[in-house]
Amino acid sequence: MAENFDSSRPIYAQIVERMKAKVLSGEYPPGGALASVRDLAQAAGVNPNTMQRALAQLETEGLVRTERTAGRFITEDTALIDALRAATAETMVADFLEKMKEIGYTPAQLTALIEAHTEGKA
Amino acid sequence: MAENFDSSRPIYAQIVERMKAKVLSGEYPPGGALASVRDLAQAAGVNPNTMQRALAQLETEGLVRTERTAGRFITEDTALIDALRAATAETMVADFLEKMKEIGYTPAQLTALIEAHTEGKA
Amino acid sequence: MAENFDSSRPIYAQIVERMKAKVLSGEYPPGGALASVRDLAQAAGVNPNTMQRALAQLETEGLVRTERTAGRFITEDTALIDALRAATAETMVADFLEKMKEIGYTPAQLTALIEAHTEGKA
Amino acid sequence: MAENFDSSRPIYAQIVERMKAKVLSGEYPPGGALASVRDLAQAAGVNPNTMQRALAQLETEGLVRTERTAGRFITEDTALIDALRAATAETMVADFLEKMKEIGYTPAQLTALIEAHTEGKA
DNA sequence: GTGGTCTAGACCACC
DNA sequence: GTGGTCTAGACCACA
Repeated sequence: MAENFDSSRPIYAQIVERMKAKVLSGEYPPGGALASVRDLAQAAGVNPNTMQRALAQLETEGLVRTERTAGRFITEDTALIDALRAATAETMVADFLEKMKEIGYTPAQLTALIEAHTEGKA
Repeated sequence: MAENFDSSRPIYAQIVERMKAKVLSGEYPPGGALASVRDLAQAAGVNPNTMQRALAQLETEGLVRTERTAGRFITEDTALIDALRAATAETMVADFLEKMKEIGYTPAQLTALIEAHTEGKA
Repeated sequence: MAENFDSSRPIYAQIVERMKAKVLSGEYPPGGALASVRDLAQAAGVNPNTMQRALAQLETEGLVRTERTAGRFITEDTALIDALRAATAETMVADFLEKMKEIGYTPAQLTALIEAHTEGKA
Repeated sequence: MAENFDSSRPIYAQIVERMKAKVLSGEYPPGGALASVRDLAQAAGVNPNTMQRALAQLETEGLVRTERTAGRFITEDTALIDALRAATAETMVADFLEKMKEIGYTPAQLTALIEAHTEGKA
């Protein structure tokens, strides 16, 4: 059940990114319990230390709370989650527009491209 | 005159990215001459070896051509440039939409966000 | 009625610390009776085993005495209490001054800081 | 040359604390270079991974900057250092006064104790 | 059972 | 040479 990781970036960082997305999207509901480090590590096909590192980072960001012997839980602070989702989206949009502009795309061309994609999946 | 680099990613890769963007946007016109490795390195504030590596990669991708005695030139193959720009844009758009979807944004919300950004700068 | 505990330190140790402070300050008077382990645990919002461990340590230090049938009592040895309070204060002051010195505060600066605090609350 | 560590607290946390104190006191001057991870680890008598963890934390706090292949450097942001020193001192003083109050010391008694100490060393 | 820490050692990219 | 990452495995305290 090992997940796919891009070897050009640290595995722990990719795990952080994916788990963060799950929290922001609600797939991991606020207050919900996480599986144990060992289980999560096995599910992802990585060493428990690697998974622990990812979880530690999520904790420093406030998305995850650790209870010494009971396990880890998603934060119940929905305001934090919402704020982070908005900030993340904002950054992504700004970066995306910036990069597209750098390779010579105008906003009009962009809109066309995006519509082509979203309609294709609709 | 040293540029800003993100220390979490290889410098040479960041240079490749920036130069590639300049070619794709036309800021570096097809067939145009590039400055010497030494000058480019000094301008970017990096080790010449690092700049050399970046240029080598651009050459591998066909965007830059080396002429033994005359120096380096941007490719004149505008078809290649256009194809690469389209492919790059395609990948960026797909990745962007995928990531936004992962954190729970619907296409409609996305459109609104993007419009807010492009209008704000227009 | 669960108290607040710092999850980075053992809960039982934090309970010991707080109860010890109450004995040293006289909030728990010498010879006074303690509530049952179960009640204390419930009041603190911890597992009875955890409270038991805290009380055992207090007993080891001589601050608490257990009478088989009647329950637990604060020691009546006021000399012990006074000595412990003095020793604790001594250690705290020494540690505090040492730490402040390590981050570059002179005794004079210290005095000013402390006065600012005590006056502010006075 | 192994340093002394308190086995009741994580070694990496104690290293963080000591290095932070050295930065705040100026023993590690702003902009100064740090020894390599391996050397620092050897000097402290710990595993390089442990030292790296401590340095990583100092970096997240902004006190240390890492340059990919050149090594680590103390931040040159003296404003940050000063602010952190003031904040640290503030916290220490508040905690200290709070704890002393909890074990029954009045501000007056405190002042006497501190003066006894500082005079003793003067 | 849980999370946390530490060691040892290997491998890698970068410059 | 530098820092960074990952694995493997052990040990511990806590509840």
